[in-house]
Amino acid sequence: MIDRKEVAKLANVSCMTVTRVVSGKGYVAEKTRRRVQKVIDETGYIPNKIAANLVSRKSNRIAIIVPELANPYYLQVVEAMMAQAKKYGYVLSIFKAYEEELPEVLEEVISNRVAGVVNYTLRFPPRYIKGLEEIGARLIRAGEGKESRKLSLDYSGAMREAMDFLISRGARKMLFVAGLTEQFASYDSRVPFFCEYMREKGLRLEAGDILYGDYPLRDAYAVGQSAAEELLRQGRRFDAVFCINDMMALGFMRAMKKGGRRIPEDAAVIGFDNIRMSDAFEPELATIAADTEEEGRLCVDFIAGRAEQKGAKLAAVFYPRQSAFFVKR
Amino acid sequence: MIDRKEVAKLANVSCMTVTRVVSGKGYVAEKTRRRVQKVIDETGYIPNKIAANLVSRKSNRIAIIVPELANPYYLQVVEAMMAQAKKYGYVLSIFKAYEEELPEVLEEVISNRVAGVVNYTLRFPPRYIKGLEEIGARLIRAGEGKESRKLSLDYSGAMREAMDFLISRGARKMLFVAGLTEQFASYDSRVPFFCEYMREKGLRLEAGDILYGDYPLRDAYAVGQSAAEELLRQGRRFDAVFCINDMMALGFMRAMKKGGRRIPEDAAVIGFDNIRMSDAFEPELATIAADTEEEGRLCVDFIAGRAEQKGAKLAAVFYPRQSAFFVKR
DNA sequence: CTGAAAGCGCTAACAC
DNA sequence: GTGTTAGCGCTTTCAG
Repeated sequence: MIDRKEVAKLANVSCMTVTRVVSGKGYVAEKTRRRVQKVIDETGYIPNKIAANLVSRKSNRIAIIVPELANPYYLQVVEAMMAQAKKYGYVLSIFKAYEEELPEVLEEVISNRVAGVVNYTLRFPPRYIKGLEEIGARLIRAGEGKESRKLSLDYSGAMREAMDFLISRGARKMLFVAGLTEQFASYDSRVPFFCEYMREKGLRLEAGDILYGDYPLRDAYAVGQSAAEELLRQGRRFDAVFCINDMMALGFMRAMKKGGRRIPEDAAVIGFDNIRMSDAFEPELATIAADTEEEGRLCVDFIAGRAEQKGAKLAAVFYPRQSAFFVKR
Repeated sequence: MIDRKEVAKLANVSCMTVTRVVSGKGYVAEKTRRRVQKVIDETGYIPNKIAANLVSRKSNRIAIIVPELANPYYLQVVEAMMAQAKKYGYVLSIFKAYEEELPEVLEEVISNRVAGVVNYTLRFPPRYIKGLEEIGARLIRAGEGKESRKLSLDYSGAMREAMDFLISRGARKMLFVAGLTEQFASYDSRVPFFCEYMREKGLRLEAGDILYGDYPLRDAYAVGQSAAEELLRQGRRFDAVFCINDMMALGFMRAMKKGGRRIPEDAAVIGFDNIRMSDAFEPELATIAADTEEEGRLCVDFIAGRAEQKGAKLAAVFYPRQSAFFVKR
């Protein structure tokens, strides 16, 4: 593979001039520039970014870490980030990590001097946060406290809207299929808000109204099915169910229908994420979500240093589709 | 960030010894090894892989290039590859490229000295194939001819099975919604096989029985819907439809149902890819696909040099679900 | 078993 | 405008 030195020789200039032409930075006489560019084009020279990264002590990589890949929501996030990443010349690497996999993934990420990390899985152990800070990586949702406030998702408005809507249609007994382990759930504002709302309306919240599960160890669709099956087995009565993500909601609906229940006549189902195919199902799935495009854009802008350090707030929106139209008998 | 030299100093050894401990290669006295390891653990030293890659002239990255991201099929592929990649310590970078985006993506990939490239989009221009070969990258489906034979998917058996099945249920008029541009379609064996089979059975193939479209410029779901709407508008009669991927088939089914047609009673629909949620729809979507796990495994094994150079053949399988059960009136 | 020397291909900082 | 000099942090090679 031809390198800078050879290009320089062929163009009768020094390495530095080639560098200037390639990077577009610094002064180069127009005719020199053209001569060098010609050699570059003719030889098909492609700069070695590994060397460039070594010197500049950073790379153009953004790591995105997710707990599972079966969920199309993450694809949407990746797509949105990629669109924005292209503008800054960033490249995306995807990692799947949950629990014990996290350390090795973080070591990999640090040892590659990524420019930023967007985290959708568990919070990082402090030592890795420190390592990431040392390499100058920008972190999104990496740790507790300050860090996690960067780009926070506000579900309260949309959840209130959805719950008001359900109540207005006569729903009283509402459940929340968290589906995930308590450890994971503890990083989330949705279950707490749900409880708070129920209390506020004077609606009783009983043991078992919040259903935990082993997502993301098992995939969301399966976890949703299991939750519904369990409820059917117990013969529990309820008017509406929130599921922590759309895939879980879809699994839940499927099991309910297999069990002879009608959605939304017997119970409303509402998911989170607004995955693109939500409206391809029967009934169309009602959901709550922030705009993925916006989220991706904000993430990348923040990593590129083009957003305020403070951390933007993204408000989720309620999409009232068929599955939410509970009918009080 | 602490580097190898410092670790060496703290452990009273040379850089080289630290390298040996880190890499696990070469002889190191057990007590030296332990002493060095202790320093590594205490300092939290994380090697700089960028420097390592520069010297060794390669990286542990695999690039996967797809035409679009809205399709969950690619997520499945990524997931399967990632599972296998982990074993060899590879990291996956995802790129979306179609037409004019391809050159810049390939330059990026080459300049980062990737270990391998798995291609799901258009074939690469020869100059980039050359560049990739120069950096020693292993290519899967990168170019025409030899290269594309590495890991080829054989659809003929499954397609024959599916078409035999449809004919046995009385289907005569079958269409193929290729949905993509002719350029893209020309890399594919499915439309040719479809035509060949029809000819073989003496079934007439008319102009317009193969429906082209602008996928992947528009997403598959939308393209599938458009195709169905167009057919409804034309009032065309048909017994069965193949769609080039499941998302397209889902869009097609949705538009058909909106137009008052019943699937599979009025027409069978069969997709390709076997995306995980195929069975969550109504009717459950019949499909043709190879095992994604297997495909991912083969790709990574090949890049790691653990597979025969020849290129494995993967045979697709027919999954006869509800949407295929056409009923002859 | 361990270390010293010589770069990998590029860029930063300064001279000319 | 252009060139020279030093490395970036690591591995390779060869000498002890």
